[in-house]
Amino acid sequence: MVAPKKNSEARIRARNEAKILKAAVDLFSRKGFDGTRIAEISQASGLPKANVYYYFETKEAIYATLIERLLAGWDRALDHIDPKREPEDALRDYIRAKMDYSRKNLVDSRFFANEMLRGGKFLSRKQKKHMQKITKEKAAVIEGWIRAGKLAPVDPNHLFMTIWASTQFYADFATVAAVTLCKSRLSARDYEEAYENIVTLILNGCLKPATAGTRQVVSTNGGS
Amino acid sequence: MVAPKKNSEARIRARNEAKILKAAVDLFSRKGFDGTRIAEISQASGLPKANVYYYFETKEAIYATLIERLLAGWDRALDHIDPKREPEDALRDYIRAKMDYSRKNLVDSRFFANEMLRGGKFLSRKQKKHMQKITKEKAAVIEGWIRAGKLAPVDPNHLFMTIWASTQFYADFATVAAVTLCKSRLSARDYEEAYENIVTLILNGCLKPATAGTRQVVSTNGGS
DNA sequence: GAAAAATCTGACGTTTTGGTCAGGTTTTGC
DNA sequence: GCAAAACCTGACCAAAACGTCAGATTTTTC
Repeated sequence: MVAPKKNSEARIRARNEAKILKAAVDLFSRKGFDGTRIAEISQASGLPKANVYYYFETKEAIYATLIERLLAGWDRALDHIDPKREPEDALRDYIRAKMDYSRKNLVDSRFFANEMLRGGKFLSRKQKKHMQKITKEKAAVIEGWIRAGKLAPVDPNHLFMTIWASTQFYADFATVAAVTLCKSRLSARDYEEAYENIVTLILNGCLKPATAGTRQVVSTNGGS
Repeated sequence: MVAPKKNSEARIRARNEAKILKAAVDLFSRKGFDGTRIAEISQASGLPKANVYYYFETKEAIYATLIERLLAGWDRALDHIDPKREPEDALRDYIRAKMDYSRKNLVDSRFFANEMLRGGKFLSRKQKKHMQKITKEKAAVIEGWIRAGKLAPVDPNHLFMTIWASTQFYADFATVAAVTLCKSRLSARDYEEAYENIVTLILNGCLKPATAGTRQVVSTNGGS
């Protein structure tokens, strides 16, 4: 009313767009693009419908913004796959990063899943090319490790996909996971056990026994 | 017109319900429950809308029928997990069965995924209990193998989930898989390679080296 | 502190949606 | 071959959906 609170310059827009996007991603993640009504987004965001239209032209615009934002984080986790590292550590950290993302960003993970089920029609050719490029680069790193005799000769692409699949599962299919584990909801502990299981399987599955000493069940750094 | 074609007794109903369900599962699998319009189902099935309503009370009724049908097949593949078998063969066959299902029933697989993303609200308590019971039984088989020293001490539930996740991935996230493999669509060969990769990882990951002879990359029964 | 720019919003118009219904046609039972 | 049952369907409704807009309010700029 009196103090305009300096620095609130373009803040209103930022804040309201954020409100809308947050409400939207949650709805999209559960009901998909076609199943989500603008009125629902409006209600969930606390803004009147006409105001939603003030910030976004159409439902597509909201969706596209979210896709863009999501893909921006696609490669970050893959940074762990670094040729200078040892494959065991790199893979362990990568799986950890993916798993953490699944747990902390349930909604985004499901949003992505929903878009894939739709056939990824909203992914632009450019975005696909980008994913492809990043994956190819990292596949080359894996192949380097294989040539160096540090990894068993697995197909890097399928290895990645198995990692993506098994980490994402706990976010997207949380219902199945909960039923399977006889819980009403997954706890942090459940995620931890899931992580350890995946690491064990993957590392045992593709790690060449360093020299000839350690093998069999790879331990997951202490008890925790 | 003339010959009533004996045995067409209740056939009309069966045929038309099938048409509707087929169209419906395809739409639900891509657009989810809320995103699918009855008019779309009607159009895709070739039956007028009013006729769809003649066979099914509501959209929910169609959806519920599909869920029921889907769950009926849930346990069948798990038959492979048989205590009388050797874990290596059993797991191999189970993964194969799951993978085949994913490839041959893309639509059903995605329909299920969509329902899970929705939070599985349509699964009745009874259906959940059933899934739980079957899984528990099979988990006990795995534990038996572990006690017998035939498997490394993995958590059976997480083992199952990793299998489910990695096989389903190729159906639900086919777009990602295609982009990753630089193809426009997945071929039978791609599925085969995916299968081999998963088997290798899983079996290496949890199989105890039989006596002390064979180990390292488990071969997947010949070249093919 | 006033004009300009940005933000807000109730009310409205059009189209789509889930669902109904009265009355038609075809199939079946006998 | 005919009555009953099963099946089919165009036309119709009320509610909901998307999107618009003119004008009100607030914030910024100078």
